[in-house]
Amino acid sequence: MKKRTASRAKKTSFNKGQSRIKTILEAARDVFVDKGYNKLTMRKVALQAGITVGNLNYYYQTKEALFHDMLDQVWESYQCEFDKVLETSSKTPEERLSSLIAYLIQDLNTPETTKFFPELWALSNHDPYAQKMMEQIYSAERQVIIDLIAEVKPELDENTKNELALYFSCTIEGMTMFVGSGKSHESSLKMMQQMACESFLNLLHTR
Amino acid sequence: MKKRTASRAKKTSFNKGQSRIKTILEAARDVFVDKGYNKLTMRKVALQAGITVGNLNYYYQTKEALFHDMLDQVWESYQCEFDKVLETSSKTPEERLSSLIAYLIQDLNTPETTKFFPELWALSNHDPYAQKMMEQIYSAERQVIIDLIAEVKPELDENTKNELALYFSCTIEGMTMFVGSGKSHESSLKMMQQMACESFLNLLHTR
Amino acid sequence: MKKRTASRAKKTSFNKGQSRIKTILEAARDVFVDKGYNKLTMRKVALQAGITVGNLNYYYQTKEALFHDMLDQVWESYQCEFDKVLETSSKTPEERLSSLIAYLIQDLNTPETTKFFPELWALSNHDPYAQKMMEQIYSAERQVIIDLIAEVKPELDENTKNELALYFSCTIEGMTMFVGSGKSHESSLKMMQQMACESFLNLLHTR
Amino acid sequence: MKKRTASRAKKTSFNKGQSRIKTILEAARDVFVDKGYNKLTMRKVALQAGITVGNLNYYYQTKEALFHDMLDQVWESYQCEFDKVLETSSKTPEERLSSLIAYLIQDLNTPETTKFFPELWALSNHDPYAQKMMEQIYSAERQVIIDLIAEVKPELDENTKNELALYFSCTIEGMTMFVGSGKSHESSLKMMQQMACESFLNLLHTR
DNA sequence: AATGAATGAGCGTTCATTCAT
DNA sequence: TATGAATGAACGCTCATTCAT
Repeated sequence: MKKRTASRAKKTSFNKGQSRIKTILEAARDVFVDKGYNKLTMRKVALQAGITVGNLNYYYQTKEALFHDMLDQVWESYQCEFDKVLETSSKTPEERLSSLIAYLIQDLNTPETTKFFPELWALSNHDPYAQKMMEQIYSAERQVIIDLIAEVKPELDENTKNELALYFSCTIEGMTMFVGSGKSHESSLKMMQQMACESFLNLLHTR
Repeated sequence: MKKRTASRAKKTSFNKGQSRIKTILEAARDVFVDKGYNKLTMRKVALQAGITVGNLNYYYQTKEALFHDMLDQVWESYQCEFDKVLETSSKTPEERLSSLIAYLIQDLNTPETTKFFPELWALSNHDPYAQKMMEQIYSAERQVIIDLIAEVKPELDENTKNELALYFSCTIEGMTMFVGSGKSHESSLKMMQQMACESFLNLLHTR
Repeated sequence: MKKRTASRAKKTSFNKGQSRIKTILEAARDVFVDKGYNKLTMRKVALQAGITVGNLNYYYQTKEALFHDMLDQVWESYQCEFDKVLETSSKTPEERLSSLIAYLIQDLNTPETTKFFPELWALSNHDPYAQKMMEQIYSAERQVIIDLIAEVKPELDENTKNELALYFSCTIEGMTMFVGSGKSHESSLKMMQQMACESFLNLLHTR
Repeated sequence: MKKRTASRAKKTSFNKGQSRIKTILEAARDVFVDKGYNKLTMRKVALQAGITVGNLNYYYQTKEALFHDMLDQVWESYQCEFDKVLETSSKTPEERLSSLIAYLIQDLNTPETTKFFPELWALSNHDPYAQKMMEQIYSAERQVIIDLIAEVKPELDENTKNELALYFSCTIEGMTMFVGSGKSHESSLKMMQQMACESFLNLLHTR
């Protein structure tokens, strides 16, 4: 799979510029996760990145460009993760499905993910690009699930696999606000994971 | 259950003032849902309500007071809805659980709810009051689920009921971003509802 | 001496209105002394007077009118005080001059006076009416001093008496910021009074 | 004596920024003297300085920081003046005391001083920083007077010198509102100066 | 590449004032 | 007389963006 993100940053052929862009995008993500999109300001990003506002605007002429590039970067990192999951071919298909669920739930429990996605969901209702990124990420997530479903039950038709994957995804993502990092029911995380596994396999076997 | 929300608005016992406050809170909700908290400004609310900024500030001295009152109002309306559900005593317990699921999923598919809650989730990571409202609303939602679970399986211990209710809630709320109003998988709404019912009852009966 | 202050308040023939105006003017003075002209707002005066802003504006259409009436009231009360001082005919002229000095210095040490006059001095540089009131009050004060000087040394020409009175007034008023109520050199108040008496009598006798 | 005022302005080592800050502080002082603290607004200062509000806020993030820096600047200029007076070692001690009085009275007669100090006195009753500046300036002024008193009469105890200096200061500062620039008794300025000299020396020699 | 300086729009809020009842 | 409601201007301040160097 080719991975080329169209950078909105100032075209630069120097290493310094490239690493600066990396610094900026990380700073942007940090602020976004920490303070939310509301308080994602060019000033804060510049401060976090240790550069001046003027210089930040040299690399990213608009806040929108910066934000979209930051989303791209997150998308890329999830692409990587999902690729890794697909490549691991250990154990039985059921075990691999359980492993995926475990991975997703553990990820959703990290402070970054717990804060990042609700922010993205909210934004996707107003910003078409955020919406697009959301669809990309979840489409990729579902593809992984679909592949695993196909291994468990190859005979299911496409539509059923899609719907099962969508249902699984809803259940897991919905846990973010309740058992995510720092959330009031964080202690029920493992039980949720167990219920999800049980419930998913059951749904799968009754189709 | 006593339900009296302490209004942060200008104290007024006149009809004009009362209906203005209602208009304002509706306007605030409209802007919040339409544009997100980001763009919920006093000026936009005033415009939406058809009044001047000065007049808006006459009723709500601070944006925070207005916002919190708006959240309270939404909370109240959900309290009402949940009470109604608890009072309807038709059919079998299983049917009533299915009805609740149907209600929740239909609600999540309305344009307001689809946009309102992700905004609230995102906000709750940064604003303590939003966090409090979220916990209130979902605590009430889970209580309704718990009560219905208790009707279906009275012998379950409290902890199990709580965890089942939490799991159900995660699954349903997680649908918002995928099959909510205008979302790309809206067409799978009914199938999601069906899967949820089947899955929930199965989990219930295997405890 | 005729004392009729041209009231800028709503003309009213009812006792209720008259007493309300009194309440308002007292409230205005309290706020002025407490918070300074900077923070003398119609809202604060209304609150202090226990009425609504609307009603305050019924009595005083403009803040300026209210403020000027308040100044008039203070002016009247000083007229009264000075009249009293002139009427007391006890002791020797020197003793009476010392008494006046004592009175002025004690007055300047009251919390109200300590705060009122600097506010008036500052204002008089920008508000012609404040300037006029200042001149009236100090002209009256100097007249009292002049009269006492005339008793001590009737042979002095008018000009010399005026200048002596002006000098005395400068010295005494200048104490406000240093030995007024709550000021850092308040403890030197008596010594200042003593120096003033000694100095004034000396100047008087060497003319 | 080390004299370094901690600037609250944007840190800058460029000439442009430095001169801008100077312009801003002068503009602030002009507005303060011209219109009073009441009307010292960021907009008016920006207008007076010939820059935009945004740019003013670039240098001074808050009005308070600007105002305090402006007060510091005035304090510094008085420190300079007082130092100069202390360094001039001409004539007899009595003549130097007379010179100081002449300087102070002439200064009080300048339009800026006539308006600046009453504003500061009024403010000091409500603003702690204004109070602090007032105490600094007058403490320095009294020190100069004390030093000259000590030259004239070295045998006086500290307390007496302090009280004499305080008394002199009251007398002189009190002239501001009466013989300051544009005041109604400005024509008596010289006579006041003469009386002050005579009176002060007399008090001094009778201790 | 990077800085400091500058702009102009918009924000939440306060205020004097007006008006209908 | 008195109230609550409403207006519009101004306030201090923040922000994305631009520009000269």
